[in-house]
Amino acid sequence: MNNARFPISLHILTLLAKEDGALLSSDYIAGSININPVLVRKEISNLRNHGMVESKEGKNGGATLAKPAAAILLSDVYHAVQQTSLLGNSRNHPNPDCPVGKQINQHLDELYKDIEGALLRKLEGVTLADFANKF
Amino acid sequence: MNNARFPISLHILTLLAKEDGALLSSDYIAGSININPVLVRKEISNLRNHGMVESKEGKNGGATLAKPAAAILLSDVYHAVQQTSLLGNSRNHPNPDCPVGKQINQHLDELYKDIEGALLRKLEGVTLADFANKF
DNA sequence: TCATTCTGTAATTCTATTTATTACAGTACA
DNA sequence: TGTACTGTAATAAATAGAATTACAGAATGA
Repeated sequence: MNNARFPISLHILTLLAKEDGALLSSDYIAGSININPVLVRKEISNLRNHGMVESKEGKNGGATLAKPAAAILLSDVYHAVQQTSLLGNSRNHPNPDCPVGKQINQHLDELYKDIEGALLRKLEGVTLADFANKF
Repeated sequence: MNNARFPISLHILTLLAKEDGALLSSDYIAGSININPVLVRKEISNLRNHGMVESKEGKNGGATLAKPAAAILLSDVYHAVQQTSLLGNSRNHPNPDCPVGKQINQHLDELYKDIEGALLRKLEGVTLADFANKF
């Protein structure tokens, strides 16, 4: 994964976990991560769609956790931001006339599913509360 | 990971494993993957630096495995191409005046090391021969 | 009521990264 | 000695990521 969505989402969630209950504005959060507030609002929108965050519009609005930090697994965060396959895919279609080219994507997918499973088992073992308590 | 270096390298190695001993040209390999031959030569150069491939210049030249496919682990391939951290890092420095911002990278690194370990244990369990035998 | 301060989201621009292409020197072979 | 390769640098094109601008709409409270 080359983009920063996982660390950004985890950073947001960690801030929310530390400020238990208080509403944090996208400007404040963006200042901690040092990115643009619009990106923060986009990620919050995504986390909200995945049930981890709720937010309030208008003056004094902001975001807060939608459930206890102990009930959010890092695997939930992974699923919320994951878009590309773990170890990458060629964007061109391999040659269907080549015995290897014809089947490589299928075998890569199986391999990826396998190693992603191992990764997920690790992430399932850590809650947001565990992570936030390190700070 | 967003670039295609892992699947490209694995595709190259699989072709070489299937053609046990024969020299394959970068043009032939590029035709199977459907990418530019110069990219293939670059990846082969990298795999050669990591002791997995050897190649011969000049007419009728090409590449071949430097050791038996059973002696190449997929974790070797991962190490050879891995450049960015598994789940990404924000490229901006987080705010050092924020308690979370100040420590987030350190804690992310620990987490990444942990899950990368799980991933590597999976990849260590598969040899190139195992993978190529599926075709 | 209405100015203020937020969110939500779309559209655009800017920048970085990735891939493709061009070019060519050097090597091996027949 | 021409041909068919590799190796590598340089550049260009394409794609993806992030920042910015813009603005409608919601909640607040003076």
